Amino acid sequence: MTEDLDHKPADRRRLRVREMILSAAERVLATDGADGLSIRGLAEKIDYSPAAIYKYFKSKDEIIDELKESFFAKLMAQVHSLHDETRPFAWRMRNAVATYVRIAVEKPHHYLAAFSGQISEEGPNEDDPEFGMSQKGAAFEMLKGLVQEGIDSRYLRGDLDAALAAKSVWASMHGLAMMMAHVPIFPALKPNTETMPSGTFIELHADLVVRGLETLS
Amino acid sequence: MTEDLDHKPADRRRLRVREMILSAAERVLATDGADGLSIRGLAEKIDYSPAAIYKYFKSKDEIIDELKESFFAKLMAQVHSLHDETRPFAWRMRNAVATYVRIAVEKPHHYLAAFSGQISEEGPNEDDPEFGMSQKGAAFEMLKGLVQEGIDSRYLRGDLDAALAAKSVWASMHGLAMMMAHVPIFPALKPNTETMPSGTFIELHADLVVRGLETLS
DNA sequence: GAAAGTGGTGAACACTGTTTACTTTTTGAA
DNA sequence: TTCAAAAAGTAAACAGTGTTCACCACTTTC
Repeated sequence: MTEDLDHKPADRRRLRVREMILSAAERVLATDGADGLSIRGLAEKIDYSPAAIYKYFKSKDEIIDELKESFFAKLMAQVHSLHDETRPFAWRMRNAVATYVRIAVEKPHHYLAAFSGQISEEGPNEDDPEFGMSQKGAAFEMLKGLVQEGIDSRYLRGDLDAALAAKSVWASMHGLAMMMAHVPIFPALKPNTETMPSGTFIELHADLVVRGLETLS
Repeated sequence: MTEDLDHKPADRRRLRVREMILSAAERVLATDGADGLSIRGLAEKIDYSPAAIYKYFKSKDEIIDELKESFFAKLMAQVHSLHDETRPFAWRMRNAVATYVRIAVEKPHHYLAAFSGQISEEGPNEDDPEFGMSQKGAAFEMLKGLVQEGIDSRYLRGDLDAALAAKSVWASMHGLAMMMAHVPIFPALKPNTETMPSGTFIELHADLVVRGLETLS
């Protein structure tokens, strides 16, 4: 029942233009950020009229949402690909945290956009069904699993609730990623400027975060 | 030489209108966020023409900057006012973290705006002089002092660098504040809806953050 | 080949922040 | 008190923005 509807040439053309729009938007987002992304500018880059874009996307937000999700999917995939089962738990945990932050900081505009949505106004709705389906939801589940594993192996404190601890860890990772993106005293880790201090600082932070969960020895 | 230039009636009027603009902007920011704040809307609320605002502020950003700074000053003051010297260090540290997050979450739009500036593009400029003068800079210095005190009293690990550890702690606080503001699974702590879970979660997080810095017992 | 649907467009709508030219009011001094 | 200069306030315009609408052309479908 999984119909890949790119068989007929019309569909293939449509998909190609759609991808054209997205890749143009991707480039703008990477350099100028979400604020610098305009429908008119986008239209000019792909040599179409502004109105044409709306035949492929309902709104500008829908374009950005797609970029956000795909960025977060890649972020997740990279964190997961660097997951090395042969290493001890503490290393894997620190590595997951550090990798998350490092990738986020490598594409600050993407990461910023991924968390620059609407403020969560809705009441006290724990487990939002929409959240569960998103890439962010998947990332959280992965982190929760890692924490649970640490608890089970008695490396992490046994009285911790995996979900709550995972939220705390995620918050700490997220905070560093955001800070490094736009608070000046947090050294910016640029693609070419991988200076020691910023790299080691990420690892220091990861170490402190994990340390907070460890069993007292 | 400190001239309070509100002696002459002209200056007093000017200051009053300025305050009028700011307080109107403050109300909009609190409810609709920085994006909902428009010069035209502001002008209508104070019954002036849009252009009149520019006799008092160079730009919309200058208005928002003023609100951000004053919010951060209040946040700082509250954290500092709840500083109780008679309590043990661990409590003070946890309390500082939890208070910071709690106040940030009480005014999510303000907190969000305070960190929604430009991405820090400038090179590897450690200690930015402009940062030192800002409220954020002051907040960091205060936190650094607290950490240093913990190190000196041997409650925190002696091999920690106070500045780096303070950055790490700040990142963790910041992360939770941001998460609670706009990630749905993080329970929103509304003024009236001070449910147990969200309150205790902030404290759990604060505890984990401080725990990461403690000496191994 | 006719009908229906898709892709594309120019022009407009309703916004936004900001500037300019202009008028009115207030001020400070001769 | 008179008068010029400065300050306060404004309408209108400029240059943007996201988005929609009416219309045309082309492609698919029957």
